[in-house]
Parts: sequence; C-alpha cells; structure tokens
Amino acid sequence: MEFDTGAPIWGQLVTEFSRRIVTGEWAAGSRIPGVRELASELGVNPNTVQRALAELERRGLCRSERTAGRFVTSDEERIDAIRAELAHVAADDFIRRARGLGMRPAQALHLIEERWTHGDHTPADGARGGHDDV
Amino acid sequence: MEFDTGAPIWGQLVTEFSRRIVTGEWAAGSRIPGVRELASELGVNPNTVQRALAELERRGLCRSERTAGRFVTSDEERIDAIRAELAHVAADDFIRRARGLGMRPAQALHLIEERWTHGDHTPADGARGGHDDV
DNA sequence: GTTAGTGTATTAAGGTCTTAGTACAGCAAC
DNA sequence: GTTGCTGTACTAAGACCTTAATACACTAAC
Repeated sequence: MEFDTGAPIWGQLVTEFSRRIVTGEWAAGSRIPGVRELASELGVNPNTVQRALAELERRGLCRSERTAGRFVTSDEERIDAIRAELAHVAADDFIRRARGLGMRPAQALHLIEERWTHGDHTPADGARGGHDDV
Repeated sequence: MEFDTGAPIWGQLVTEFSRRIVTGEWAAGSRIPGVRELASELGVNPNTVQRALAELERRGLCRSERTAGRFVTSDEERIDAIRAELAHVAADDFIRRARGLGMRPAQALHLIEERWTHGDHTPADGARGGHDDV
C-alpha cells in the first residue's frame, strides 16, 4: 500500500481498514490479522498499526480479545452505518471542492460520469492529503 | 479559515490560494496581499504563508517582484489548466473512494445528486487529511 | 512446565511542521 | 536621507509522527 506523505499513516490506515470491513473483505465477526502481520504486509511499524486499530475499536468496528487477537464487530448495523458515512463523507468532500471551483451540479455530475470510465484513476500525486496536487 | 489537524497547513493554503486564483477571486495579473497580511487574515505564521506561496510560484500561478509584492500570473491558459486539473483531481478522488466502497457509477451519481442539495456540506470533521472521518 | 502466539506499554531517536523572533536587501514616497 | 513597505532568510523551540527495540501479561498447544 502507498501512503500520502505529510499525512499521518495511522490515519490512512483507519480509512483502509474501515474500507476492508465495510466491503466485507474483512467479514463481520472474523478475526483480523495480528498487528505484526499487518505491519509486515503494509511495510510500516507495528506501533503505527496498533494506533490505527485502537481508533477503529473506538469507532466500534472491532474489538480486541487480549490474548486471542482482534475481531471485526458482529454488529452489522454498525458496519452499514459506517459504510453510509464513508460514502457521504466522500460525496460531501467532492461537492465542497466542486462548489469551491464554481461548478454547477450538472457540470459536476457530468465530470464524474466522464472520468469514471476515462481510464486512470490514480491519485495523480496525492500530496500532503490536502487535495493540492497539480 | 479552518484547517485539518494532522495535515500541513502550508499544503492546505496551496489549495486555497489556487482556488482563489482559478475562481477569479484573485484576478489574473492582480496583486496578491503580502505575506504578513495573509498570515494575519488566516491566523497563521507568515513563514507558513510564504512556503505556500513559494509552491504556488513553482506551479506557475504567481510571480514575485522582490520589492513590490506578488502578482497572479497573467497567463490565463495556465489558470485554465490548473482549474481543470483541480476539478479532475477532485473527481478522481471521489471516484477512487466510491469504487473502494464497491459503488457503481449510477449509485455514485445519485449520491452526489442527492447530497448536493441535501443541506450541510460541512467537512464533517476533516481529520488528518486521510478521508477517515466517522 | 515449555513454547509460541496474542495485545499492550515503554523508551529513545530522528524527522517534519508550526510558531516565534529577528534580520537583511531593495524599492517608493516624502 | 529617512521612513515604510515589500520578499526573503535564518535560528530556536515545541509538538507530533514514525521507527526501532524491548518488555510484559495472558492464553493455547504440546
């Protein structure tokens, strides 16, 4: 996985882990890989993974059993709520930026439609997390 | 202006200043307020403003005349290009996040349409720049 | 009991970001 | 010349993030 430079990695991991849960990549109730294993997979320090998982736990997406490991919550309503929340935040972020550029709704929708199948959807640069790539 | 905690302020200023230029709030060829004045307006340190403006200059959006101040570029083609680039990056960011959540184009478009006039478009939290708010 | 695997906590080091304060060079107005 | 305004440069301090390397408590398997 690649990370934005300038934004804390643990915050980006919260996003990634949330995504894995709401997409079912990490199924409800299933066991989450250990901090050392995740750290190895992601190429970061176990401490960084732990900080992200602690935040995930605070948000009610997982629970830790001190000696057996961490498990995704079995509360599917909670997972559904987070999925909707992530979608809303993504949409609102785009709307805020589009409005800031003076776009109208029709323009914005057309732009999304056009670029969805346009080809590359790489983050272009993804610098510093502030949407300031050029 | 409010800033995300965890993401460098100077990067967020690059975005904001770019937005002001491409929207015409800072007209092509016009003078940009001094670093001290901007710093006072934004509630940050003049050094932070200067770092953002230096980046803006690197991107060809402004030029500095060492004793008279900074001026927005008169190259309107460059401004148009940046405006398009900012729109594309915003769209691609949304598309990447929507796809990551398993959404289909029609769903994504409907979501944007629905929330454009939904009411509040506050950044919800905007923590750490990693789109990880819940 | 021993071993291995969990999550968790701690300390230290190095890096970046932000603020603060100061200083300098150059131009314009008086 | 003096004053005031620019951009620019520099140092120092504090805060946060990341990495690294341990260490501990607890459970399960043998």
